[in-house]
Amino acid sequence: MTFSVAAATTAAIVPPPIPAPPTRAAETVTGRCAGCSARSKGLCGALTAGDLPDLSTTSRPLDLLSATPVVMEGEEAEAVFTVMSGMLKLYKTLPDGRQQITGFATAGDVIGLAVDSGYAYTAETVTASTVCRMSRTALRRLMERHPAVQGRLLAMTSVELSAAQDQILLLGCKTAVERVSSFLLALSRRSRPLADGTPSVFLPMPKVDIGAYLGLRPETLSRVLRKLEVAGAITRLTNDRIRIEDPAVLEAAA
Amino acid sequence: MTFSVAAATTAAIVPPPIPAPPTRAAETVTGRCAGCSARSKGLCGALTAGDLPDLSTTSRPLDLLSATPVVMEGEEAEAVFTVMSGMLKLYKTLPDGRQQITGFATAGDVIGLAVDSGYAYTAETVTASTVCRMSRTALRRLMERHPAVQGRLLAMTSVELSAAQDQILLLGCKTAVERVSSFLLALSRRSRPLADGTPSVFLPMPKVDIGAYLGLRPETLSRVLRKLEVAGAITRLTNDRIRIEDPAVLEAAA
DNA sequence: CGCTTAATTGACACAACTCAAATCTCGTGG
DNA sequence: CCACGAGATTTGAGTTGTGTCAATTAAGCG
Repeated sequence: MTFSVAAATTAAIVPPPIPAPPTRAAETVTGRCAGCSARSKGLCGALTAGDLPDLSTTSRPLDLLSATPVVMEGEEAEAVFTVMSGMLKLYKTLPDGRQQITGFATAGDVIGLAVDSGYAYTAETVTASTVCRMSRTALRRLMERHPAVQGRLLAMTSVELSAAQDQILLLGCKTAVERVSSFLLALSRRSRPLADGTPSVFLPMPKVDIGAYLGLRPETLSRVLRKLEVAGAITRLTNDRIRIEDPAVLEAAA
Repeated sequence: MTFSVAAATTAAIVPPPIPAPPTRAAETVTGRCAGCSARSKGLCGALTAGDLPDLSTTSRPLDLLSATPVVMEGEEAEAVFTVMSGMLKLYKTLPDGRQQITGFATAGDVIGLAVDSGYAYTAETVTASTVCRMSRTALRRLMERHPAVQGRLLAMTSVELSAAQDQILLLGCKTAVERVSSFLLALSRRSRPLADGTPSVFLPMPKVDIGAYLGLRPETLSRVLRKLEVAGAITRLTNDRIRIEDPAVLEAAA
């Protein structure tokens, strides 16, 4: 799972997140989760309304500013996080500092699932974001009580694996133009067209991050985007929005 | 599990640790699976001896020559295969014929798990191999009857995902020398040392395949191996076996 | 509105690729 | 058991797509 649209540049408050608010009468038992924007996605989508109390009592939402680390590669994996809004980048770092972004996470994506005790990657917000924290033990308990959660986890992991293998193909075989074209096409499939119906993509992350995702330097990315623009395939609307003028050209290049 | 840099331990998020291997061979009722070399690995490792009849009746072993395709990318995914012996390469192909090997499968690895109805990659033997076929519906039934199988599947998929992300790091960031060094080290961790105790790796696949896995041309791979040999890090024993003379040099290069 | 950071552009370098030829491997048949 | 031939591997020479370095321009923010 990866990119998508997202929004706010608005700042949010980091420090002390409010614990579960006291609940009200009728709807109370379902708690905060009932109205969550990611309610039907990720892990939570595997649960029925009646199960929501299990979620509400074991998870806690967090508002995060941009550039805030959520999990750190190698650190003890004590919790998983479901993205409710915003966007995060997931990356691995080599000893000498080189970084490879393995994906971008958006609403519904789950971050921090670990094979062993340590996180496999660092996750950091690229825009102000809201994530929902659940301890690993709570997740384990949730899986035991609700087998569907395990199935959902398997489904999500399988999709991620498939995406990772696509990325391996991209990084192992494709040229710079092909990588960028593939990236823009993949994004455009997940985002809504403009008012006039032409497809467009929103790129809230800095160019250097897109480059780090595609295995390219920002300079190379910049040159490729210019080339695609000259070729009439795209138009740069703003720094963070691109209109796809001719998907066919991109398809041909990807 | 395709081999890659991280031969991680058991999943922590995921319940099922490795059950003890079957103790007695006297259970004829369990049929062919009881003596299988992959009995304790892959999916089968999630089952206890008493469950083996379920396996024996729904799976079927196949002996394959080298260069035999087992599943084809995009084809309807009707079955999964557990590798019992030998080695297979898994790869994706671009429209113009470029191929990227996403992994090599050896004993215990499961091939053909698909997110949607089509296989995500082509799998082809690189040596004569034996695989065990199980239809998708049989697998589904097995999962229903034995929840541990689903857990095992999740664990295996998670390990694969982690390996895929390591490969993304390798392809996105590393130089040719770093790629080859990482590859040799990862292999050496999984293979037994020579009689005299020095670590060595066995490379039954052609060099062009190793290159296709590392995102390198065979010529480049050849030159890198020569450089590592001159540097005293390795020795070419035969065409398909390399002795690691100095792991530290490889570590430094990886 | 000024300052800091991000993005772009240009000039150049180099790691890896391409093309081509030589050499090695290994299975096969005599 | 050895010679043969097809394919694999290695080596060489030259090319090129990206990376690197540096300077300029644009964008975001207080």
